[in-house]
Amino acid sequence: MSLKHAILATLSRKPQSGYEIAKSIEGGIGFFWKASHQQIYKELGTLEALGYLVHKDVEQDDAPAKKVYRLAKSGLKELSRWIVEDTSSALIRDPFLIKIFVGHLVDPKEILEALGQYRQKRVATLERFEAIQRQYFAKPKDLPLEMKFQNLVVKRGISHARNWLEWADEVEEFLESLPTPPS
Amino acid sequence: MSLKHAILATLSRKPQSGYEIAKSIEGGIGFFWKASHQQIYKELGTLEALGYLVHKDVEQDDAPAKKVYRLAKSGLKELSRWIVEDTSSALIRDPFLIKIFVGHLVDPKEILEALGQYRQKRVATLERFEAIQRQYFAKPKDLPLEMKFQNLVVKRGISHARNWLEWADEVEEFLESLPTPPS
DNA sequence: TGCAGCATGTAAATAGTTACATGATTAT
DNA sequence: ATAATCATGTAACTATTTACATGCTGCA
Repeated sequence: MSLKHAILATLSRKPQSGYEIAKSIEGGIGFFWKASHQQIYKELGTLEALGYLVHKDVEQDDAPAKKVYRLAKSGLKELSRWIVEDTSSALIRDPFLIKIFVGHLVDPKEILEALGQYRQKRVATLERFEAIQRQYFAKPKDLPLEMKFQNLVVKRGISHARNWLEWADEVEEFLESLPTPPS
Repeated sequence: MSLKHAILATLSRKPQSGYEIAKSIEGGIGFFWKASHQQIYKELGTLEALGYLVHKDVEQDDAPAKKVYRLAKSGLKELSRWIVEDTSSALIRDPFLIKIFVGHLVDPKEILEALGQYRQKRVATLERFEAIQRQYFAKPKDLPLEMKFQNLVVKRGISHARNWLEWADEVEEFLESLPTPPS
């Protein structure tokens, strides 16, 4: 399980509250790791009990108090250990591909509509990543090492999204070439 | 949850036993939907209880008896209904990207090695898909409709794998350009 | 006043993994 | 003999999702 390590990795950049971790996962690295706030709060408790994290209560004027977690030494050690250990396979679960797999069972028009909706989400994701790249990674050669690594992740997100959209174009073309009634 | 529908989709092609479903998922559509045999056996029970499947005991001379499941009418109906309903997002969980995200924490050599191992798996997957395409989808225009849809899925697998490998080349180049000691 | 965003959680249910268990047949 | 492949499962545990619950601040 790597939610632990996703959280440790996020906190290795800067101390954050559970809420902030949830947001930064959702808005950034979320394309390759998803987690709900409930899951994150629970995991933060576990990680603190293991001694990987410590938290501090922070009062705020304009918002409710929050618990800001930071990486303890043993947390950084655990993260480094995990990075070099054998990597388990990526998990992909894409229901849309199951639909395409048996697409002949329904009217092509219906799949075209499903594709359209799905595509919109992907386009939005792509645009978010491109905006991040423009904003933070415009001059890749001048970046500090840490950000060069982060840039590789953003690039993966962009490339993946574009690659998917190209495939979607092909699917769309194919669906449009089919006669309307289902087989 | 779409394991249900992944199984219904697999069985819509031809009746199969749990063991065969597990194998065909592993060797084919497994890149976008993973499931263990334990999970499949349990789910087959559930789906039969729901009336979506029926099974027949089949004796064999050269192997133990098996339970061959086929799609009932209501199962096909459920599958068709699901295809046209709103599609939930793809789930990607890629621990390797977390590692790259915080790659500056360790010696580049170590990540290079992890990348090498990971790449091998992806290359193997790509080759398996390419073999499938050569064998079954060599002449896409002559294929029956059903197989044209399946071909789109195989193409997605190939494209995804190639796209990942291109990115891996870039990562490798970057890692090799770094001085050996960690920052 | 009502809604959106900030902030943290518990509880219940479902999904998925890992470990264990059994037994047949075929090839080395 | 013994390992590999075929074949089906149970049990325990872990991970994840969904529903519920609370309360604060700032803005329209």
